[in-house]
Amino acid sequence: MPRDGKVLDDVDHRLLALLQEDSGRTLGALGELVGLSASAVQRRVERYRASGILARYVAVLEPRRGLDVLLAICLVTLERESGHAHEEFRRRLLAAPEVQQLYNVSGDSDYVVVLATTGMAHHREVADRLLKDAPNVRRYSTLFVLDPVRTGSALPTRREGED
Amino acid sequence: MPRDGKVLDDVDHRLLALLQEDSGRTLGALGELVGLSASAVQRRVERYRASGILARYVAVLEPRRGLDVLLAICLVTLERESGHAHEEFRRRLLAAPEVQQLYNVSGDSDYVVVLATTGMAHHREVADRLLKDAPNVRRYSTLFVLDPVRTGSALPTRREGED
DNA sequence: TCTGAAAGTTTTCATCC
DNA sequence: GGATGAAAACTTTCAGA
Repeated sequence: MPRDGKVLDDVDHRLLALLQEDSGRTLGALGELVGLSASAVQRRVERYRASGILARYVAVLEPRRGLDVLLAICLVTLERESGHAHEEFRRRLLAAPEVQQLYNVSGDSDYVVVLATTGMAHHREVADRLLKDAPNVRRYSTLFVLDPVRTGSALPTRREGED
Repeated sequence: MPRDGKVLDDVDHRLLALLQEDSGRTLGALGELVGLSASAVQRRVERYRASGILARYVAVLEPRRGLDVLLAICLVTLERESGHAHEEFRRRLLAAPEVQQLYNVSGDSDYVVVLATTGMAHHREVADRLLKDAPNVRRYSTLFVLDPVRTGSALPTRREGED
């Protein structure tokens, strides 16, 4: 029995997938897609927000359309000695808007950082400040993105084909 | 001189940043934040959509709230011989909803793949199918995400502090 | 060409069954 | 879960700078 009270049913999974794909649809349009009235959809969406699984809505920009965007993925290993290395590192990177994504990972590296900048000059400035000329960073390597084949932050709410 | 005709001014940059941060605000609220009327904001937003830099709006789910989500970052190197290796690889990975992000990168690896699954069983099934028991993949390594410190897909429209 | 405001339309919200 | 009316938001139009 789930401690949150309610479980997500098939319609919930479909609604959450639709909302993650395009939140511009009206409640009525969503209702038609899942076979419910607009009122029923509204109630469910409100439940997602109240329970916290739906955090917010955001606009997605198209990198290829006119915007100069350089994406880079950095694998970072911190110093092992310093006790507050992780804390300092996270605080510093979270303060930079160019840090699009930041993951603490298992394995040889401690963090994977995705940097989104407006070009190589911008990238170097940010990378130097955050990683090269920075405390607590033992080493890092950079993979430049040649083609962002797919981007996004959609999460699965269930295993594919499961109900 | 920009070939698209129009350049983004300071207000455009601020609006795009606000929309990427939270698109749930009303046109009037956005207007107050940038010092314009709702009509003026609406016109600008419509322009972003028409020009294609604003692709769509999406819902962002909160991984920590009740949802079982396992994120993993895979670094993939393809076989060099096969001529259509990249093509086949991209097509196969793009067909999987668990492939949250897919980047063609420079360096030792050819691709960085972010897999979002509902747990280790799900992850293994997907990773085995897409990478292990798959053609054209020479080798790959997996970094499991211990903590998604920051996620998102916000892009900079200008260098910080620039106008 | 861009702005702000008003009118008209659609969507959302709250309460009903 | 569905339906209804009220409130709010969005869209369009218009006149001024």
